Amino acid sequence: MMRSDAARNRAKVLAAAEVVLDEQGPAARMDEIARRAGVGVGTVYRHFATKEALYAAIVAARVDLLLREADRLRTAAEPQAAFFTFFTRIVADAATKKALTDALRDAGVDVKAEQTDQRVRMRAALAEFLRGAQRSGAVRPDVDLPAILALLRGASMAAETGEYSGPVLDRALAVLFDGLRPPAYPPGSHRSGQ
Amino acid sequence: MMRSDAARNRAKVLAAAEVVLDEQGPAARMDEIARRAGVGVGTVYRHFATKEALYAAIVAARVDLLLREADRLRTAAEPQAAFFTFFTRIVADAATKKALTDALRDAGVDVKAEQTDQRVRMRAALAEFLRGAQRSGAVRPDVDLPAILALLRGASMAAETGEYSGPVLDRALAVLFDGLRPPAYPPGSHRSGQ
DNA sequence: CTTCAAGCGGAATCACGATTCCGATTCTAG
DNA sequence: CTAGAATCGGAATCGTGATTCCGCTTGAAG
Repeated sequence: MMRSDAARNRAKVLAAAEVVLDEQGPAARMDEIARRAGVGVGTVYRHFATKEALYAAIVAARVDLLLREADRLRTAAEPQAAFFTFFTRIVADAATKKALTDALRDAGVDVKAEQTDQRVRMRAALAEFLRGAQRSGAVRPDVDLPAILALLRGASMAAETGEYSGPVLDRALAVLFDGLRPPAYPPGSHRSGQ
Repeated sequence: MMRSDAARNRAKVLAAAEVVLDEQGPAARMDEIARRAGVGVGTVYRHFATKEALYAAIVAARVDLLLREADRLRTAAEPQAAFFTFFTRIVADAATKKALTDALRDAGVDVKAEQTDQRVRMRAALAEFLRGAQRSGAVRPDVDLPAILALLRGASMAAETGEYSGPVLDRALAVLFDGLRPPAYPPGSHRSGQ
């Protein structure tokens, strides 16, 4: 059993790291995290072998929250709404919590055991919601998961920069969602850009 | 007048830096750039006071290319096509040339004299093309420049990661462009995501 | 063909953070 | 209350790159 003070410190470090990470992104220094936690760097390292490990722990917790939200939506929401809600939720998260995107990054490559599992589940949830939305006619049937992932990635990264005020992001997302909806009436009016 | 060999070396450094930057992003090392240019680090520093200065030079050249393209489009293309073409062009550039996005970043904050000028011009070009596209009915009248900048930023960043194959990006962009077009027939069919 | 300032190469220096170490401090079992 | 293990704190160490320095080379003016 972990010594009570050790447990307390671990929590303090985790909390401080989350705050600092949100404020300064991955470039945050370990010293700073330790200072904010009211603890020595040594203590930080006792609990997390490396900076990367610390970040991984935080990100894992966040993704877990999102996956929990996915579970909730799976049962509580109508399929045509679940997709947009989940998408929005992820982007909103990115807007607040920097570096989350790094986790979503390549929702399917890399290694790292546990995280890979989360990526798979995240991707699965998105695939499921997308399918549901398409079946219920809320999303055009011709967009595939990879395209959605690219859009989600882009939206998250843009949101993460924090350079756009909330309303702007909302409007941008609205445009994007409109693009995902099936064309209103006549089917012939498409085209790309080029 | 600069000694001929110096001019030659400057060009070699610039070329090598561009390649290395595209391959490895901003994390590329000065040593590597010097090596590829077939030159010593000292020489790199003789021409560019700092790594940042070197990158700035490259980015400036690129943005200049884009601005030139904007001039071309301003006269050669119909207003309803110019917007989409320019948008696509920028994203395509980001897909190839990493770190370009850093330049587009905040198309309006920061300092750095010359670059600020470029930012202003870039933003002006986008504003102009957007206005033209909206007048000609190619883009919904209710999207504003900030929203466009956010979308462009997101698209560029996603493209820059290089994790999405060309076709996927094309499809994602197509969705986004569809969202920018005015609703087909009945005007009442909107909604956000929430 | 000299001369010598502009340029060159690349080893040495610096700066900055992550990570390690270890004597000093707590916990908590007994 | 006391010993011993588990934790601490934070100074010292390491590694990694950017940047500086300087003796050597080379272009080109006379």
